[in-house]
Amino acid sequence: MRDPSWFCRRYALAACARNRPVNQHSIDDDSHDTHRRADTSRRMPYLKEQLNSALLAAVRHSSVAGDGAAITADRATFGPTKNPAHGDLATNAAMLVAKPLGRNPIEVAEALAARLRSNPLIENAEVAKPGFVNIRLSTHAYATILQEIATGAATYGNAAPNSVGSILLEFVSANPTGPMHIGHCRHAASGDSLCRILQAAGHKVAKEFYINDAGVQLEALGRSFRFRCHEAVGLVQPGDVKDDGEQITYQGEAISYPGDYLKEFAEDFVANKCKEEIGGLTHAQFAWEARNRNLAQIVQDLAAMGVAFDNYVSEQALRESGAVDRALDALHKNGMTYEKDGALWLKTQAFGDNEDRVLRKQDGSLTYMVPDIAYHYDKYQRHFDRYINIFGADHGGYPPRLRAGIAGVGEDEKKLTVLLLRLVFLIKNGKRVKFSKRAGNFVALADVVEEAGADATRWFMLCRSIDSEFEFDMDLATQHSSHNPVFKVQYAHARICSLTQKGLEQHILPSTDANAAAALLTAPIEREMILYLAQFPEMIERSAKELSVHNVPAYVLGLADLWNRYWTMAKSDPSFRVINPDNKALSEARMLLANSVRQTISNGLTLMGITSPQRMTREEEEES
RNA sequence: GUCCCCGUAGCUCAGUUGGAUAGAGCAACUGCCUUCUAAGCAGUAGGUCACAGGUUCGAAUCCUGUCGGGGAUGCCA
Repeated sequence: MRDPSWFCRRYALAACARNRPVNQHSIDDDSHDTHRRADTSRRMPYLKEQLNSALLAAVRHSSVAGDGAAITADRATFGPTKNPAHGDLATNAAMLVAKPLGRNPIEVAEALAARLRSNPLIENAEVAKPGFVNIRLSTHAYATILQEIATGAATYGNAAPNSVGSILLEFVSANPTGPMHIGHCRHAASGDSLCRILQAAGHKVAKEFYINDAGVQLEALGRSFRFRCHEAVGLVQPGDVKDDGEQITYQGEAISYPGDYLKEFAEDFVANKCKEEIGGLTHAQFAWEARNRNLAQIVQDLAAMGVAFDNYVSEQALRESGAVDRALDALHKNGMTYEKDGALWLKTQAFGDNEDRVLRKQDGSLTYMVPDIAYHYDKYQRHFDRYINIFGADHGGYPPRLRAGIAGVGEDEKKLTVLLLRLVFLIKNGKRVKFSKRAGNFVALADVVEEAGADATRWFMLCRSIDSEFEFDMDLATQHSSHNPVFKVQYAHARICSLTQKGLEQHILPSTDANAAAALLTAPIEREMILYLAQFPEMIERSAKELSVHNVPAYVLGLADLWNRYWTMAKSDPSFRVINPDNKALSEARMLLANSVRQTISNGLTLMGITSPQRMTREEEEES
């Protein structure tokens, strides 16, 4: 039995269930400085960064642009081309600078191209119609990409650890009043993956779960659990219980949480206790017992999908520490409050709210906002550079109030970013599954994970932009033997592992000479793949910047597609086989490419918290 | 009423912060397993990017307006 105080300890470090990268720091250490550390030099810039620097230099130094080139580093970049005729990469930089300079874009492009041609990474640079500069990369550039992946291995695509800024990421924070549902599932997958992405992008991130274990909600939980325990030991008298179909009451008290899970907890709880012992317990004791059991279940469910938090912060503990009073004092001191109609108000209108909000009601009790402000005050006192919260979209009215509260206690509310995650619907047998809490037929997170598996669940939860609702298709997610994107990607990975094994047997190892290998990897599909691999770091960077998670599955699926296409080409044309006994040098070069693809797929899956299996067999088909 | 999000293939959704011929998955149709894993691949079909204006070399993307869907606007949490 778990120590009930376990969750009450603030900042208790949770056991980490799975391969969580980078984040080895302790929250309480003194290293969360607010300035950037200049240790990005520990890593060579990725190819694309080198090219973009060269482009920026060309823009700055070419005489056409002059000193005052009105262009930022962000905008002068190379992007992929859709049409192979346009080369490997293209930039629109000339068109961007031509306008403010009043110059002809073609002329500017010519000047840029001339300068870029001297770069050893660039084979050729050409100017196209409106003012594009299309470049073709040198063999050396391709070698550079392969070398970056071989050197970086599991860290390929990552920025230098802890090189950017620290972030406190709060998500899920499910109420400890019952099991988590499918909506929490999306929150858990998105938050955990966002954490991995931010870490990969060089941030120091702590994942935090806020436990709403105080106030009226907990009291309601206590009443419900008390009823179930009384029921379990036979303390319920006839006439104590009323059920009108809408609402159950026990001894005149509403039972807000009628779900079966409390019955199960109650039976377990009373097992070794006598009737008198149960009858002597207070509401608060029942509440805390139920809270601990619900929380343990939540942690267990999260663990089943591979999600663990660095900190669990208890609202109750926060209240006991006096944090709520301190927050209120700070709000008063900063003149953010006023009395009206017998209540205490917070000036939230300055932060986009329609009207000011009440902090303390006429009856003297506090609204839920106050502890939340206190909690964020507490967060800020831990001195992170940024604070990110993932809330459900139904909390859309909340961020302005929170901002007002944060500013009100004297902190910088601009450091807070709130992501509103939209709803998820479960599709089963082609139809939306409706759920209602009252009927108890809501879709439990644990059931989804059990049925679809953690990998497939996470994949689908991540593959949509957080601003859009999406339908989780259980019929598709559980298809192990058909066209299921997550298995397709894992399959590509497993295939390469199998190939690597085959290579070992025949003494074909990945080439260690990237330049020699790149010179042999000249087929269009091979070049396309290497180019695609080079986009991995920028994909991470962009995802971190936009705080989005759905680019990762899209990227990794695209890579798997490329590999599968390459693989199948060898069916009709054996010269495309990786292992070619007649040409050891080519075999080793292709093995290097194969390993680069495998590594990058694996790194991408890791960002999603999805496993990269070494083997996949079709035996599962026989189960059904 | 005000604010936010969404509207793109039959369905679910991407679209790299304004770029060249708008994509993926699923569903449909046609092919491909003697040889490194067919959970794969190739091909076909599928579109007035809700609508109307505007900004410019160039708009699915930015601005304005309209229509449609969802959410937020409690002295609830």
